[in-house]
Amino acid sequence: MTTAADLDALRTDFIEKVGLIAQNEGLPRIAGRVFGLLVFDGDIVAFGDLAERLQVSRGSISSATRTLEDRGLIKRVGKPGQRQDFFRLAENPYENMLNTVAAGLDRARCEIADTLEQIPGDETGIRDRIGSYARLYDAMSAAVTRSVKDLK
Amino acid sequence: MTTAADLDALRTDFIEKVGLIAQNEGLPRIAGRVFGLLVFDGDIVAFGDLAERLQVSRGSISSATRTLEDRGLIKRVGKPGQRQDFFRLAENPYENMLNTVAAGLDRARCEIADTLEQIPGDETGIRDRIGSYARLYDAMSAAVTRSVKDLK
DNA sequence: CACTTTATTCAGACGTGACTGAACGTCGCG
DNA sequence: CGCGACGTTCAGTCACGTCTGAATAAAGTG
Repeated sequence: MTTAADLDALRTDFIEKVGLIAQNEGLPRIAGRVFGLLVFDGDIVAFGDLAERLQVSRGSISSATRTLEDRGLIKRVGKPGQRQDFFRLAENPYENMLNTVAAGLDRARCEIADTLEQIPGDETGIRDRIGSYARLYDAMSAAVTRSVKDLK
Repeated sequence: MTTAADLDALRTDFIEKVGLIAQNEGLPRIAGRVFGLLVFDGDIVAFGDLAERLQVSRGSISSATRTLEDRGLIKRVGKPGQRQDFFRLAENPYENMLNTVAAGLDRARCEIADTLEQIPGDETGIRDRIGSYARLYDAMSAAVTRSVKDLK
């Protein structure tokens, strides 16, 4: 019977995976690990416990939690009679994640549209090609926005 | 009348923008610039011209073009009687771009699904939370795949 | 067959961003 | 009021990936 040990290995593994996934998406790896830990454990976890369980400095936890908080992925909560900060998953973390992605796509879309506007009308070749490029971001942005509904 | 000069400024600007967008998406900046140049100019461009126009080393062009080629964004073509390699946009660069994105999402989806499978059935809390996380990647992957059709 | 022109590869330089740990300010409790 | 626990900030360090430039290989030309 090693189920408990196995589960713990699975947990460590999962947290590490989420760290790497986060890194792929341009987030600090530690932020991903914090998120993964909260997903797996589900509980409300104390600031200090995060540093201890993940074996990283408190400074890293401070910046990771703020990043996650800013993106609406986790929530900072106070416990009566406790001085420490506590964290739990936000109510709708994945929806907020999608919104962040959509915002990034929209930024790119705007920049391209901005250039497109300034191209003289008689430069049809250039306009066509940049227009196709712009439509890419239109499509992706729309797709991500639509996918928010699939989550519910 | 400074339209020609203006257009050139727009061009430089656009190329630089695409470089930054590419960087956001995890590609080398130079690869983005090469892509941007080909979008704007439209022509078939020689290997050596890329290095010269973008003011970067030939080594950089070599690795940037290969990356873009691997992702199906540009195509390497030969010109009869010319020793140099030439490049032009691929037939469907944006579709291929979406497929690359979809592949990345799918990789993440698989990794999470993989963990989920191994969680014992009686750990309902953990399973629920990881399941929600998995659904995020399901939704995104599906959305991106769907958006391929919007391009046409 | 030398010679030039070309693309690739690789070691090193460089810049960027993440992480640490110490210093700091804050707050509550004794 | 002092003390300890806490979160934040910031300078320093480190690791990583990108870019360069030189060496290499291939391929055409005279």
